[in-house]
Amino acid sequence: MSVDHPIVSEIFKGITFTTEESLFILSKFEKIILQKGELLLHANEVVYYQYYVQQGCLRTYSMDSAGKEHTLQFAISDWWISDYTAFFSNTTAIMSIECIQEAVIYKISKEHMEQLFLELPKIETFFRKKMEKAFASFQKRILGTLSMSAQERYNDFIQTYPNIEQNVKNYHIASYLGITTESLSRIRKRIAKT
Amino acid sequence: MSVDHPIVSEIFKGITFTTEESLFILSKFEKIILQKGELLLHANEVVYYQYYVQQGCLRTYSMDSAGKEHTLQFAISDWWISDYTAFFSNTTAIMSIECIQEAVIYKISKEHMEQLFLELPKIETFFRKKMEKAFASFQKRILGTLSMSAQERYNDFIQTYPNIEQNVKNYHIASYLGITTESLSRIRKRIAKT
DNA sequence: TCAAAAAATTGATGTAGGGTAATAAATTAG
DNA sequence: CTAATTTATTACCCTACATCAATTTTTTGA
Repeated sequence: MSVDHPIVSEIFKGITFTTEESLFILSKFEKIILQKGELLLHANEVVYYQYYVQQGCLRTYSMDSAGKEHTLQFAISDWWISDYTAFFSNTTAIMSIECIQEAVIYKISKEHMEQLFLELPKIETFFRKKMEKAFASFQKRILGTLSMSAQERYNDFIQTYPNIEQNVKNYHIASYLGITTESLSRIRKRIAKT
Repeated sequence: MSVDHPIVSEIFKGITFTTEESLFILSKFEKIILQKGELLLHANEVVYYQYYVQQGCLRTYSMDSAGKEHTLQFAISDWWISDYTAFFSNTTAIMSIECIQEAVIYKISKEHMEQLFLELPKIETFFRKKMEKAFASFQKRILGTLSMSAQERYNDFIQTYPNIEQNVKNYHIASYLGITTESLSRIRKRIAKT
């Protein structure tokens, strides 16, 4: 038990570490406080870190050639966030990460992750399982965009992520759903009438 | 070197195994031959396996409430395929997998995978990296549906997957892009004029 | 607490892609 | 090699969502 470092057992909930292991893990992370509006990651920069969100709310978005923003993902308490495409392949980010609500973040570099994987295979297993879940939810999202109308996707979103809905602006939700704010507004009106 | 079991080094390209390891791995897989039109996996069944495609072409699709099919993914030589949401979480499939071109498949169960992971950590690493790539490509696809028109997505598809395009019908591509065959036909006509 | 800025709504109109149906082209099977 | 079937194309009209342009509502900060 490592009562000493509650953040480690918070991040890796479900895994038990010795005090030494816990200290070792802790040494690989760095804490960051972000204010609303600040960017955690800028498009076109090389991505060295992935980020554990302890508190607050962030979003990953990219800008298309027409200058329009598209929200790929939100992250609230206990979620991980990064530009994973860039992080995994050591390339530059195509996305930026913006803080939407004041946040407490723990970042870890790819090198430190690899060290953890080597020393503590259970951490690699932990991340593999995280990946599996994230993969499944992306798959669900793709199927959603293929088969559902904007209104259905909106309903699905607020049911699936009630905690996120409270934290974000409607125009963020619209850019996540792939519609305009105006369309979302009309959808909300239609739903309210029912 | 395990010249004895070329399929093992084909599946796990880049990893070196002893002959014992190679035999051990081989024992976990089972070969399947599929004819065009056959289903490898049926919606509503529990998913015990994931499948390595040595040859041929398959697609994962789901049926929406209106009875329309949506293609989530294609798989050709050297790709893995399954209903991963169901496979990872031990639930029933929402998707089916159909053979599009006569295929040679090697299947492995989740239990066997876990055994491999325990015995050979490098296999777990291999799959973690596969997941990372798949994750990144799904992310790219979501961004694509958010930011590109059907025509742009079609162009992107044929450029990114020229080997797949040759194997599949246009209506499969349409259901992958989230449009009707009629719309795809119009898009192709427009492109041909240029 | 109130002005300024940000966010959301509404209306009018435009457009990409959908639905239906008929036809043409390509593939398959006998 | 031809008939049957599957796949792709085209034409016509329709709908979901976009775009543009005002407002209105909510939030923010001095």
